Amino acid sequence: MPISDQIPALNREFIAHFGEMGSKWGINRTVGQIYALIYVSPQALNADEIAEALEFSRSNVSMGLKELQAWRLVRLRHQAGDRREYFEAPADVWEIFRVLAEERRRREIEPTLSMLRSALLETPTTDAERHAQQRMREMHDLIDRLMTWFDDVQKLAPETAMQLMGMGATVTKVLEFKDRLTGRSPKAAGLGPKS
Amino acid sequence: MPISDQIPALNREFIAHFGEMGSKWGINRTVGQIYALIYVSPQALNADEIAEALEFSRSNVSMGLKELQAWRLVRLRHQAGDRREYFEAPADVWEIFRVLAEERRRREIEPTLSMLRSALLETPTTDAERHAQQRMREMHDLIDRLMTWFDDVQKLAPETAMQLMGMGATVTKVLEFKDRLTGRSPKAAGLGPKS
DNA sequence: CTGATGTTTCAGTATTTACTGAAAATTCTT
DNA sequence: AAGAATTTTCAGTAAATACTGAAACATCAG
Repeated sequence: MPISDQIPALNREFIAHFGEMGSKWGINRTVGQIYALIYVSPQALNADEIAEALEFSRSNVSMGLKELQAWRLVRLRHQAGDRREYFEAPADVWEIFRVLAEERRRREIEPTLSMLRSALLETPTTDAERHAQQRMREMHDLIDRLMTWFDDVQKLAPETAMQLMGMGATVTKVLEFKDRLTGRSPKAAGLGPKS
Repeated sequence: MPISDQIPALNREFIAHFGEMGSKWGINRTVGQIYALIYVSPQALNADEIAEALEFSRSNVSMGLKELQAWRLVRLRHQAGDRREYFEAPADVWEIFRVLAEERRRREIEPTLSMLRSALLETPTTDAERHAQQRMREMHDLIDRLMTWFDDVQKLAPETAMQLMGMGATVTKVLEFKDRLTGRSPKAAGLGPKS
């Protein structure tokens, strides 16, 4: 029974959207749809159910699930008295975000960071190389800073992190408090002398 | 004259890496290499110089530059007494990050947010739809929150934002100050009543 | 151990995406 | 306006990626 016959209209749109966005997100269309289907499903699904609902070949579903597991976006679960493997998405969206961010970092950022690190160890011999290395250092330092900071936020419990988000527009105010406490004026933060 | 003859070894590695990562970042190999070349170049480059250095066809470079301009990662500049268009990357890495984040948001997040918004306006008719809609709401709310918060950080001047990053591990401490000032206990933050 | 059930691999094919060269369009100079 | 310099478009081709069906592999029950 194809997707259009058993999946509610609301879910269908969601699944189709994830399929279309897939390529922009660095996963392919079918993987995106499989994830979307699992994400909105009230219970865990097995590979055959997915293949039938989405009208994909069984092997395509198998590969898609393998990729989603590599991304740690779905988790495997067994049901009593059933040999088949069932898949579900974590219930906590914050955890999903955290995992996604971690994986993207590992795949899309760390390799670049390590390439930059080794480039910075080289001794430049020409002006061109000196300039290039300086640019690489700037890129490295920014990424490194962002990652360190992100690590810290990521270590927070979900509620605390959510609270940090929830602070919204007050973020500058918080900085002012921090400035006050460390004895700096907000405008000269990080530059001026302690007063 | 091909890349290997005129580009220093240091730069070559950088360019090659950007080519390889390109696909993971949602741009293609040649676009990645063109950007890398421009990024480390001490002066603005024209399309012919790029095509020659990287050994790409002139039309490929033209398309690549068009895409980089659409991403706002390179800017066009004219040199006195020369009709050709020269391209350069912004000097400030923080600005590069800001632009990149903005574009990714616009392309990869906003469409989903708006799909979710319209899905949340529907009235679910079955239990399945009700559950799915609830999941969509959770996703929507998280993304919305992250975006609002990111907006706020993005509005900060580079130094202030950098300072926020630099705070690193002190982020929880800042939250405690905020709690103190708003009269909440850290543990019950966002949930308990004001005391 | 054997057969039943379920999952993965993989070679071949289809589809999508990237790249090129040639032609068209645009912009500037005289 | 003619012509030179430069950029863009686009149809065709090449390359990469995704998808399928069939076969191999694995696991479990009896």
